Amino acid sequence: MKNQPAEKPGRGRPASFAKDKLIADVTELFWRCGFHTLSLNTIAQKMGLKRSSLYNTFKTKEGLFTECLAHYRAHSPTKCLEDYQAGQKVGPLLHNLFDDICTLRAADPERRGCLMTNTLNELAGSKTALAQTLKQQNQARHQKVCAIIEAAIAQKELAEDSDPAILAKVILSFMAGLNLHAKSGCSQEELQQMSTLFLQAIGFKNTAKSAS
Amino acid sequence: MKNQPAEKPGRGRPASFAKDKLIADVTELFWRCGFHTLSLNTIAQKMGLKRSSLYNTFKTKEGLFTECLAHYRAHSPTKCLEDYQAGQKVGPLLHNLFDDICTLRAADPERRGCLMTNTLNELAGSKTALAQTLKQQNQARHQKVCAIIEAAIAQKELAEDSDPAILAKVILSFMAGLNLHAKSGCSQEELQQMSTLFLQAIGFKNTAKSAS
DNA sequence: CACATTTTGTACAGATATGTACAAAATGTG
DNA sequence: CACATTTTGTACATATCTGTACAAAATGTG
Repeated sequence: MKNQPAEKPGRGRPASFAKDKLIADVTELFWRCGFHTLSLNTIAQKMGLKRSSLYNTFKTKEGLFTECLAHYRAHSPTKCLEDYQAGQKVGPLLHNLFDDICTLRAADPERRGCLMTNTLNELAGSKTALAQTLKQQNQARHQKVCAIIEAAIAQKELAEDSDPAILAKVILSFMAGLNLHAKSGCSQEELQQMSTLFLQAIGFKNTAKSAS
Repeated sequence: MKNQPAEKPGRGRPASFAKDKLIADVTELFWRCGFHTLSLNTIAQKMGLKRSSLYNTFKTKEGLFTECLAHYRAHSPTKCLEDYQAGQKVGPLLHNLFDDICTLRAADPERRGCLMTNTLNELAGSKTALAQTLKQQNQARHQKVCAIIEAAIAQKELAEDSDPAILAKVILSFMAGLNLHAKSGCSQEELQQMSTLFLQAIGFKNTAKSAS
């Protein structure tokens, strides 16, 4: 009715929504309600359209959620892990990363935590394709953190006898727990004190913060 | 039909199940499937009885789950936190606790993680009475860990400038993440290496393990 | 304007959920 | 045995879910 599709003209009847904006909006809903709890009925209602439009565009509920998850990942604070470049200092990177997480999670008035962590927790026991995808993405992230820790060791930021694989898992474990605490209503100050204490404990001294 | 109620004779028709055993069995189901995913229909089927019996005994689904949660807590490895007594050494306590968690979680062939953490994650965004209860129990546990950390400081196991409240949250965060990692399929060895590394990092050296 | 194409709106199919109502069955008691 | 009491089994009410089928509406194109 009112949304501008903002896409190429196309041949048939134009869609009443812009796909990108729809995905962004639906991501917020999934983030708030979780995968199972949020129904396509509710989505269609809140977005002002019919279920058939969603099925027509995304085929299934998992299809829609998969696109939302991709959108979330592209805007997640942990994107800096994927963008890591050789030679970059790891300590400041992690301090900035956790700083961002704390700020974002506390700034969310609904305290939704992290969508990926939430969904992984919700679907870890399931054997659906979506659950498989999530586990793979999580494992890929562990690989990335692992490589970053190895770089930190090579750059003498960490002791040589550190175990990169285990330390990476410890970091991701704490990160998951931090997100859960954010859901439970911790203040930003508490979250940041937790992060600082943790990073110092595992050997990353609190260096001067550099913007971004 | 075949179950022995094992309760006092009572006046009317005897129940076909023993309530305690039923709760223990249903706890396993909730643990496997989660609160929302597991329906009373499925429960009744797998337990070999009718839904009406469950409603008659527990009033609502939340009522049944609440009793299951109490049963779970009473048998959780974190019960040692509630049983803490003044003077007890905190380092060995935590090392044993995390040891137990790793052993239990890895021994579970279904990798269900921790029922409390799972459910807290599932219901944190909800405003139901059950969600409230869970948050309160979680906060109570934080208070308990906080007191234990204070004891550790008083006993010189930790430095005097440690912040008990924050350190307690860091420990519980890592613990939550550890349980999530157990769900994702970490081996027992990895889980234990993670725990050892974490506890040493926050200042609890690996002392000789004492049974229980 | 006629036509192909795409989205939309509506209806239906098939399953499932929680909760309630009530007769039938199974016990202890007087 | 008659009765109160409790559980059980069945049926019902109400609501929800995902997914599909298909006509009606809205566009670009020849």
